[in-house]
Amino acid sequence: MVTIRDVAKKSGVSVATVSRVLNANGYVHEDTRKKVMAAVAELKYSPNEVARSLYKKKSKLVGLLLPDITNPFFPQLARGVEDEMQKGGYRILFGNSDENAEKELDYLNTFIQNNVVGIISATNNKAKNNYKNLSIPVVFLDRTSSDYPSVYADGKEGGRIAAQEIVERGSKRITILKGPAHIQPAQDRFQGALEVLSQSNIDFHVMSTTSFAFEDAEKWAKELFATYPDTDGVLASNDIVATAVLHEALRLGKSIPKELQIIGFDDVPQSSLLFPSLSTIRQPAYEMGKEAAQLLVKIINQEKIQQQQVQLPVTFIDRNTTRKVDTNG
Amino acid sequence: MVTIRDVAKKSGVSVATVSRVLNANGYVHEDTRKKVMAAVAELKYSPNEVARSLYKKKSKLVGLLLPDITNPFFPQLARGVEDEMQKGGYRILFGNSDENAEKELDYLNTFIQNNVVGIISATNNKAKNNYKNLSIPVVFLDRTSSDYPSVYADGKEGGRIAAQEIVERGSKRITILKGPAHIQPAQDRFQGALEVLSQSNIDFHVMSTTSFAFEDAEKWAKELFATYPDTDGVLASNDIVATAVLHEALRLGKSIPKELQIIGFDDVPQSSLLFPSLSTIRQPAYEMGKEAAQLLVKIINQEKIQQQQVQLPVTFIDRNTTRKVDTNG
DNA sequence: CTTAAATGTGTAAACGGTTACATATCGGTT
DNA sequence: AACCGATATGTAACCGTTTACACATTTAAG
Repeated sequence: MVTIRDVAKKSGVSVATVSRVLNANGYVHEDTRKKVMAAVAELKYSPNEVARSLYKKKSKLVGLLLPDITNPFFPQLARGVEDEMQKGGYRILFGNSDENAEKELDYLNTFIQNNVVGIISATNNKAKNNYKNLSIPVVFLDRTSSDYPSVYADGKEGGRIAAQEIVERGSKRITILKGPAHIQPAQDRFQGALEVLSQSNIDFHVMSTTSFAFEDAEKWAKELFATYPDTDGVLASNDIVATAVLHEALRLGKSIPKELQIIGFDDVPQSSLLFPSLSTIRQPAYEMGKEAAQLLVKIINQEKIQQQQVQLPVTFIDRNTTRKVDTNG
Repeated sequence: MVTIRDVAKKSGVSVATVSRVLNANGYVHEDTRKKVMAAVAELKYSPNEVARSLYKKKSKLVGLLLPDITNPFFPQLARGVEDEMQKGGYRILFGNSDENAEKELDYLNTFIQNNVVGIISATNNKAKNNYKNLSIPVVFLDRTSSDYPSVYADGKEGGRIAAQEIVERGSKRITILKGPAHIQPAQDRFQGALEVLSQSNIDFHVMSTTSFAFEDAEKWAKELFATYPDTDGVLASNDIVATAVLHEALRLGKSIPKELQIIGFDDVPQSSLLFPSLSTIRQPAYEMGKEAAQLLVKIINQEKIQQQQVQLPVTFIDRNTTRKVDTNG
């Protein structure tokens, strides 16, 4: 391993001077700068970030904690974070929490131990006090929070839009699939839908679900049609659940969207590939990741931030599990 | 920040002794061990990995380089790697290369600068000499290599199986979609299929494609049916491309699998959710990730390894874009 | 021409751990 | 009682950087 000392020796200056040219810090004569750069090139020297990090008590690393990269909503988020962080020269220390408080804490610890400059967390459990005594900035992603910086989509509004659209398109007996109680965004969606539906004169049911795994979703889909066979509209808690409902409905020979309309949530990439393609409420996952990264970088750089909370808009994606709206009213 | 010195002071011993109890190293009296542990608990001390890493010239970090986490094949791989690494106490430094040699080199550099103990790379460009002078172990994932440890699925065999199955099920005019030339696994699949088809007396065409992006795939799908309208069997280079072909075929009103059979590659999670669900050659992505992680850990620990190359088997997943095989021969 | 400020460079002390080496005590064997 | 290995602990060097401080030289101002 070639160190700063080797460079110093080769260029005939002290390590301090080498350090100064590398960091464009303090005074250094142009001639010596050139000599040093030449030595750097010749020796293919690149500074040891670990040593740097130790002295400065700051690395160029940020921690990214996601519930599960295998859930198709998260790769987009992660990519947004990564692309943006890369620009600022930051690297990603990555972990999956499985929404498990212990795992989460474990990761948080190792993030700290590795001197990360900041953390982006998209986890949703109540173990908020895991974050209480952190000395470094955290931004929450896909998760509302009034006391921390956070970036999220307008879930409640999404729920409202979904309900409005499905009603407008003629569903009369709607079932809302309420997502897991501990996942805040799922609750927001539910509240939005509830708000609209309860103010209408439409019959509706609420079914609670406890995970976002496809295998579980298949069971609830079956249960849904067993319990409420005359449902003609489903507001699903996300696209995975919507997909399971779609499958079960097709299996039962229901005609979609004629007899049954379905609206998902997220607009995961595969939703447009389903048949019929899934109407859904789109969250701009990639942009959310980018926003979170930008916000964190600003905080790290101690820039003034106007808004600690960044709420991104949500849009209805009108595909083929909903009917075309009757423009004659 | 509480350091080892604080713990030493609180427990009335030297830092060396504290270090010894923390690492269960050398002799330490049971009574002092208890005193130290008490101080550790009271101060909530946890050692600074950066300092440790600097002295030992070894961190608990491994670098993971993927082409693009947004491609649905990779989250599974990543999760396999992460789960396995987590067990050994290793953390993941993560990057997307976009198959771009410059980005790849950039990440490799920062991995090194951060003292990672090993690297897992799933990239496919020819910039192999990026890895030539690395002083730390690398294992390649989803990529064959005779000179480096690597974990991959048997792509050639997969190509053979796909060709055999589609022929056995009665396709007579087959089009092979050959994946990007620089992606080795795609070429292996192609070679396997080619081998079987050229030994048969079946008509077939080969169409070259240059990426795995869905938007591009849609174009090739259109081109495919424009150029070879009487194709009755498609061997796609992966599930994304197969999905695009499936979509285009449905749009053209083709009956699947009656008029047209399609076989994909990878068995990405969404493939079972398509309609009709996609027959495909399954690569055990999660297991591949785990295997790669296990192999890397063994190399790090200097354990004897029997096989530098780990080839995992590939299986045909018989869904609904292929006909049922005629058991009467 | 004198002097202060600006420029240029080196020495050594941090950063927070680990460990080689030195030293001291303990327990068991002859 | 003398001796030796095992046990127990402390001191200080080291890992590769950055930077405070000291010092020397150049430049600009009066």
